[in-house]
Amino acid sequence: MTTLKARLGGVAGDAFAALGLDPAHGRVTVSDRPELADFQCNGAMAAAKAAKRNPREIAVEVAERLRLDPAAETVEIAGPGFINIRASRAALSSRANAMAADPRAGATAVAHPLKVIVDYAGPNVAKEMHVGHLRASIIGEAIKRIGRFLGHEVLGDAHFGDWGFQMGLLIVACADADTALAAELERLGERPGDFDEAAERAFNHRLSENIGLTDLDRLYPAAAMRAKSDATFRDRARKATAELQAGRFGHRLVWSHFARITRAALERDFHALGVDFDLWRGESDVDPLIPAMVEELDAKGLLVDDQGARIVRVARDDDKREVPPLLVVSSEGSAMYGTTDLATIVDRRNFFGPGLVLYVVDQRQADHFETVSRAAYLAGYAPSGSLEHIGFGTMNGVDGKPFKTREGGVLKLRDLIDMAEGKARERLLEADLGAELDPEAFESTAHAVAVAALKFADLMNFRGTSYVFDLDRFSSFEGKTGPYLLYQAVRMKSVLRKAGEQSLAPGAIDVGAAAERELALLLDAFDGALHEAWSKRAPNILADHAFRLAQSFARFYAACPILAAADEAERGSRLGLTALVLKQTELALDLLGIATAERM
RNA sequence: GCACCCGUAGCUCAGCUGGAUAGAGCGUUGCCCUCCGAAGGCAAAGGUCACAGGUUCGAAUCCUGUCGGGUGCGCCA
Repeated sequence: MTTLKARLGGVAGDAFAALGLDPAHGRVTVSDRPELADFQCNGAMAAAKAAKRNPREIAVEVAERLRLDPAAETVEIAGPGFINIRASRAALSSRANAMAADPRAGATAVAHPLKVIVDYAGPNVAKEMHVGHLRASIIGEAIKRIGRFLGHEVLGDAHFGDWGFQMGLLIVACADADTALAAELERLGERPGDFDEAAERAFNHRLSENIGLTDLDRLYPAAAMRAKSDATFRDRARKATAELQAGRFGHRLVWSHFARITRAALERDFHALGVDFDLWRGESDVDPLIPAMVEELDAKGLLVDDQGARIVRVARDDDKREVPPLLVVSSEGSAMYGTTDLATIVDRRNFFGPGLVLYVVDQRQADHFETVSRAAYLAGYAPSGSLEHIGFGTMNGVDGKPFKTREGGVLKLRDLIDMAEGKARERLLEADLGAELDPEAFESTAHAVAVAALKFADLMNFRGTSYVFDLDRFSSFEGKTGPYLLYQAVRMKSVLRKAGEQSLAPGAIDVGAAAERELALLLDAFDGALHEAWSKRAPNILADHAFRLAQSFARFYAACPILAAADEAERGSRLGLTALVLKQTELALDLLGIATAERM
């Protein structure tokens, strides 16, 4: 199955090749002058420039070839050498019918699937997720789904932050808050490798009884704050961290309790947002790989002593800026942020061997990823160019500064979702939907609307730029919003449901009316949008397609009676078109991680 | 100081592998419900694409510089 655009582009490319010119000039695009044409090819001008020939003459030759394709109804040359193509009714209809019969709604798969890891969200033990995690989750999830749908073998990894100084801090904080626990911790630590199972069970039981998520949420921020000013406390936390990493038994038990309860809660929250990971590889999983990795780096001559630390220099002579070295071992002898990241690359090579790793992380960490990637390439841990940092901008408040709560603190993700759901309920009640839906359906619709509002608002903008968070605007049913898309999908479902009730079946699609043509052309562009969204790692391209499709459907809906069509063939055609639009809309939304509702 | 990103309609943003008249949404103004969900559709007004040069038949797009905003720059992650 090939798109009309690709088919015409192929013909034009052959024509250029036949003239001894680069077939790439044959690229056909959707016309930006719809009143003149459906598609256009601008390659004649560029080819003429390269070959020092007359663009108009080249265009004439190419147009001649295009006219032989029955998919082209008219082919005209305008201006210096624009080739304008109008598609034939038969070609549009046959393409629409092919898409209607295709479970992929007209989307092709990639020719060469890659093994891909998408590393996103990066939640941490005991640190509540905040708005910053939202963008990473939303964008990462969309990229993962798009890549997978295109045929790549994709694993989404939460890259769980379950290791390091924060864990020591938390252990000390818990011990301080519970002296009995502290004593147990001491006792279990004295006999590493020689404990009794009863003691372990009792200890774990004590942990589950006494330390829950709310305790961690309370203890961690306080401990982090205290460590900044209280040197003694900080040293104790450092020591606890070292003991944990050395494998001290009690510390391990406390730590795995932290990790377990945090992860369970996180998975629940993520799932509610339509975000699900294939892997929860933690930093702790790769920690054991570090000593051998350090040795190997040393053996390869990459490790250099510098100011008491051991580093890998990654700067190159042609660098325009100073690229900092990778700090592998700190002057205190501990592993750093970059060390763990490098070990993670080793780990991934060992168990999966990805040809591509996408790090969906805040743009501000660009330098860090550049350093780590270079070190990995130097060490031969990853194929050159296979590590990509997919940076994104910040979510700002209406004042243009990073989003904060009224009190000036960082907004928790949970609170943000609650706000969005509250707003969605408000909007649904305004439309008198509270009475129509039973309470359960009402809640689930409110949730779907809230998630659609948040996700679409994020994904409609290019990831690299920051955007202003304005819940009122995002939650509106009017304009370029998630709820608008849901509304259009609901209207499609409603028509199809009514048709079903009257036993009216979709039939062969015949693209006749202007609004139908517009829809058919847009449906054809889905494949292109999808592949471009993937290659640029830019879900906004797909989001834009989904919006334009919904908009185009709304025009069609207003202009063309469906159930009240002129005759049975026309009604069947329009029902078929509606079903196809719904299929592609729901698919596109699903790839963006947005679920539709049945009624709203 | 150096580097990176950004500056497009009143507002929020697309467009940036150079192409014809720069798009969308909101807001403003005016139309359209005896027809499938008007939470909709149609139309109008609104732009020196920050500024100045350059390359090109052609620049919002590429290059250089200036101004303005954001971010980063080894022992936190």
